[in-house]
Amino acid sequence: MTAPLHEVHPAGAGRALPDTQQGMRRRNLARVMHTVSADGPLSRAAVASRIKLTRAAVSTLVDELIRAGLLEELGPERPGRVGRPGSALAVSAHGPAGIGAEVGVDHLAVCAVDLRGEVRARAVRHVANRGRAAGPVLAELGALVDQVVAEAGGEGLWPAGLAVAVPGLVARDARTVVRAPNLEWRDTDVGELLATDLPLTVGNEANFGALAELWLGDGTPQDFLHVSAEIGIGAAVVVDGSLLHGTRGFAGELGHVPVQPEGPACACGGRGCLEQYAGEEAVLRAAGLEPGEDRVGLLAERAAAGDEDVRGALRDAGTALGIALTGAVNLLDPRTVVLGGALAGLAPWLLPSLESELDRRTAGPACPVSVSRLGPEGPLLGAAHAVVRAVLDDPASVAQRA
Amino acid sequence: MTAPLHEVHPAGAGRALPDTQQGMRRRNLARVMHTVSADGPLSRAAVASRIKLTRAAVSTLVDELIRAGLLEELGPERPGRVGRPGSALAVSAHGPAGIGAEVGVDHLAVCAVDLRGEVRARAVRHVANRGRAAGPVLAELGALVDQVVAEAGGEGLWPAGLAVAVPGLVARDARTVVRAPNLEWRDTDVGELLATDLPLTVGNEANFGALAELWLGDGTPQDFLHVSAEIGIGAAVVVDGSLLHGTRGFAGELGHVPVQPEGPACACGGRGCLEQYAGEEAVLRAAGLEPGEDRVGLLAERAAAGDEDVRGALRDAGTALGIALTGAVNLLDPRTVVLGGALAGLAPWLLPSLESELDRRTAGPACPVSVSRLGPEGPLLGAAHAVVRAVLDDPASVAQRA
DNA sequence: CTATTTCGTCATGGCGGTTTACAAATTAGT
DNA sequence: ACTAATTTGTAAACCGCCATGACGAAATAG
Repeated sequence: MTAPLHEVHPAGAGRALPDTQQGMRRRNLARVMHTVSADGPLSRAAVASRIKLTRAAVSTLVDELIRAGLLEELGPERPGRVGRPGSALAVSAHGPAGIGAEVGVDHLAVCAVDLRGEVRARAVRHVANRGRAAGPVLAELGALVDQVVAEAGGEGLWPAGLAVAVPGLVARDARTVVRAPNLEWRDTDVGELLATDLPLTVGNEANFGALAELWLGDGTPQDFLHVSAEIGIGAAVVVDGSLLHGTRGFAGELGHVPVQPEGPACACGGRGCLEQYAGEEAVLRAAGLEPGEDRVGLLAERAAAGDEDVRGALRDAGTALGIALTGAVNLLDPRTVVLGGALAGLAPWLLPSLESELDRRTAGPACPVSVSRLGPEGPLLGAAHAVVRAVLDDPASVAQRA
Repeated sequence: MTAPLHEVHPAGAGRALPDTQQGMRRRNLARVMHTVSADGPLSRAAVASRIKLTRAAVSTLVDELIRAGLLEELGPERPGRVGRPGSALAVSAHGPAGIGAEVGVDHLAVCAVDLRGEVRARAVRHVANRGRAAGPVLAELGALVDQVVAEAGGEGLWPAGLAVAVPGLVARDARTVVRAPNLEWRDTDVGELLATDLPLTVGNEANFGALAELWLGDGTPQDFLHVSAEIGIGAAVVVDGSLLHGTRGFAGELGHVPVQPEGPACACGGRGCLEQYAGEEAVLRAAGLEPGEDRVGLLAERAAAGDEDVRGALRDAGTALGIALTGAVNLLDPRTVVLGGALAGLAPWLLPSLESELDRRTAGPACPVSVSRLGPEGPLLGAAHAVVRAVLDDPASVAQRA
């Protein structure tokens, strides 16, 4: 669990394990967990046929997982077909839980998700964190974590790990925040300040949002582009079910893709970056609004009310997004593009111009654009689920601590 | 070997194999092959320590590989250190060979590469293939393949597979060419027309070029962008040592990334695509040259001679490339960008403006741009090596046929 | 010339999945 | 009802694969 949780390939099932018999065993434990988790209650025989092992082998694997509290025997299946009915197995609802946490600009949130994916405990607190020192913020977050862990404990759950979503760039060690402009954090060691003995992973909010979309989205494919605008405009690239990080961990900087090569200067040093057209600041200016709290909500409100200035601003932002996404889609050929985060709420006014731009610039069938239904819940759920996936990916690692 | 050869992850070593003891064995055979192949002659003990198996286990693996003709015992190592000297093992130079083939607009080429990576036989024939029916072209290529296979056979090599590089879009089945504009092929089933009983893979020329860069390049990292201009402008995206294909296999269409959103109309339906500025046709027009044979050579010649029109055209093309690559680099955060194919020859006049554009638009240190030293040899070598990698990735699959 | 180090191999053992066999629990057919 | 067929789960024997430990072989160090 020292490796970044969200780097674990979902179907990978601990692919990093050594090619020894023990590694094989661990991978097969993971395969059983994944199968049961994905395809609902299943008999041992059903699992065996799916993962191409014998019933006998699966029996021993299942025994081990039940003893570890990761699987539960639900009792005999309702007999519908001929033959002896199997004994239904399900992922345990009273075993380990994934704790997800989120540090937002104006709130803190924590939740506990069991292995079945159900949210079993949660806590939210509205706090103005902008510019506040990291120490107190994380101390407060730690208290919330303790509270949620205690609440989950009341239901027989114990924490398998903690994943924290942060609106900023996170180093590859998944512990320190390199830069979080909206919080005004720089090189903050979250692991140190957040006094916890749980296995910890820190990740970018948008990335966790994309993972939530991947894992919880309705029919979300294994290859897509998840676009969100929390700090700047970020695109999480999901390839074959796993996040693309880039060499320095900076992949997905859609905000600085050139849209107009000689457009207005950008803080990044370039000119005409997407952020100059579709960034929050630019859109507010174009709409004639002042910066302030919850400006995204305000935009949505005004647009819904029919404010033509706002609608025009969002239309132009959609066009710019369409141009930048044309480039990205040409380069990556994803199955879909998903609008998440703040963009989800503004989608009704962004989509028309965005899609028409993408359409008109694409030769064949254009890449479909959809809107995340998770909305602002994405990052928090993604974080908690990242812990859950890590357990599914290597059940043996937590079995000892059960 | 039915799966596309170039999709095999180099470090993957048959990761798709089942998690059974046999699969484990096969993966470990692959690990031994990869280790010996990568790190020169090695003793059994050295291999064992690198792949974290015991000497005894490695001994049995090596025995099996030697019996299959995939490894060779070179005899005792020169004793320099204390202790009994090991017996040097090397990848066999008389076992299986990878056959690479290339269908160019004006030539056919075939080569045989042994497991050590040495080219052991080759044949080139200059033919005007543009507009010629696929049947005769592939019949001629088949004859060249037979010739090279025979020549390699004289040195004790036998063909493990055939990979064909084609200047066009290849379907995901790696057998049929969807569209090859310069050859005027459409939906051509290469496997059917190229009468061969060798395991066959067909792939895009630029992709094989990128793989050659990955495998043979001098210090090429595992994450890079390989830009080439054969048909249009393509960018092969290499992530973590493997090619990114995209859902439909169309990833890497750098040529249609928008550079000037309202620039000249492009055949793809968009406006101001990179190809309108840095495509062969556009550059020739800007340079005041007529289309014709070997226009790239002509451009290089004129530029070297100091022709200011040509130099200016290439400078502008470099600028456009820089803008498009800024977007790509922001999105993918690769370690480097490599210019290959035709672009390599023009690099001296493209690079300055390309790099300055990339530099000026990037906040931190810009992504370094290098030039492929393989040049036009890339695709052919990449194809042959793809077969070799497939053998290294699953030695057991060819061991039976030895 | 002996002690030490390292290499390759052999015999033994443990571990993990397979094979085979069998009892249990259901449906289908008479 | 009662039997035949089917499917499930488990136990025992087996096989394959790697680890362990011991050994002889071949070099260096003193």
